[in-house]
Amino acid sequence: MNPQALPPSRQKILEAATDVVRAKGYAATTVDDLCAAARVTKGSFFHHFKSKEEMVLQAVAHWNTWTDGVFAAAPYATAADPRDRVFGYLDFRRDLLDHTVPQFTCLMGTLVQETYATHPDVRAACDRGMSSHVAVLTRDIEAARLQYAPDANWSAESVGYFIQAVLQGSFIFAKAKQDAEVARGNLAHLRRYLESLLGAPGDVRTPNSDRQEPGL
Amino acid sequence: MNPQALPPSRQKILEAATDVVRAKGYAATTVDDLCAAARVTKGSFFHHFKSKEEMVLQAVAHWNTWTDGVFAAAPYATAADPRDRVFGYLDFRRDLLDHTVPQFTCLMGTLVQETYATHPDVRAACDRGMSSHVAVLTRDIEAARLQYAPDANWSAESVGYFIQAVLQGSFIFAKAKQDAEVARGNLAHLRRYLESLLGAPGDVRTPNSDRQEPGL
DNA sequence: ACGACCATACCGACTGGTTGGTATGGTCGT
DNA sequence: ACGACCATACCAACCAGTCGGTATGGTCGT
Repeated sequence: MNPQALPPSRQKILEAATDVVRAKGYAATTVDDLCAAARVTKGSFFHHFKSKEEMVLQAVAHWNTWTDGVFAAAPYATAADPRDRVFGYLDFRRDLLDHTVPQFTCLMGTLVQETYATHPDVRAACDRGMSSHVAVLTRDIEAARLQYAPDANWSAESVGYFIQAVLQGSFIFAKAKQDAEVARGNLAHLRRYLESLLGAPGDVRTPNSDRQEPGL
Repeated sequence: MNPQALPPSRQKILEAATDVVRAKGYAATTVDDLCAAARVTKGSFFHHFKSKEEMVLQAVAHWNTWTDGVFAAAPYATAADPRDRVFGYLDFRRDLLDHTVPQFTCLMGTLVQETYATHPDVRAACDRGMSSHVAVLTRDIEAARLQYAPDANWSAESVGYFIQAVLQGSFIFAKAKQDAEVARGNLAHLRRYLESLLGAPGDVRTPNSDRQEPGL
């Protein structure tokens, strides 16, 4: 039918990998775990992927196209005002916290922690993936900055990374506490901070966006 | 001599564990890795610890007493003004970023990511450790709040967690990029935010610390 | 002072189960 | 009949943990 549809086994393996790896980590996830979760045999696994590592690299790619789609299709993405898109993104992430911990956490944040020193290709893939997500966010932040804080001494990109760091750090606490409450509190602080940089959505102009600060 | 000194092998294993686990993660670290790094034999390892997991629990405890000591002995800890202690903490963490990635990252943040779903005791130990570190920080934040932002509608504890989340998230980016620049930028944003909550160190009173915000 | 006794620390070969990966053969659409 | 896809059996390497044993030093009865 669809010529670019992945073979079903391949697809199922990649999807199972995002769930299992986020729950158990990369090293602790065995190929048999994956096969069981995807209801696929080992022969099928190694037919589609020449190694566990190659599979996880493709899982990262698969994850990125999937999340890109989710955020692109989210309601906030079509807001006319870039500042509304930035705050819409924050609210969207906040609402995601209503799901279970393994569902709202980030595959790449989990992966990179345990592979950065031992699996260079995985590390690089996570770096690229996270940075490109920041880049998407940065475009909206930059547009909002030009409109609402043109003299600001902070860069849109540094704010993009800051937002992602708060999210990643919040995931760690959500895992530690098995509860998203801390993450919600963190997103509230983050929102308050962005309001101090860009003004709250609806404000005509923004306050203290030009406080002195060494270059970011 | 010292009756409570740990046997040297035990000590060496715990210290090796903090380094090796932070670099490779828990699951990927083998007992043989640890023994090699600590220059100890396997027999010795299992003489002191009845399992790998029991060892890592003790490594977390060891880590916590060690870091508690480091922060308690840091110069900022004796500042009279609590707000100076809070900003001193931030600067101290920023300066730590001059070391290598495996040196400034957090054992518990690394551990909890990959064990939260599979090793409940490890997860709980990390939760306790991180929360108690937040509690120490929270005391200074609360004192500073009473003095500089008594009407604030944010809780000191939520700010303590926010600070830690920014740090943990920054570590993830430092690992992904093998570089601490993003982390430095994040700490600069974090400082700017805390200045908006408490006023900059030296200010007599603080500005917008009472903006409306749902309870944290 | 001295030997019997014992606790602690340490050693490294070994084991049984697990793991990533392979070999080989079957099925099914075209 | 051919290749993409999938299944089963299998393997060698590796892993956490075990076990029998040595070294050292302290205690205590005599």
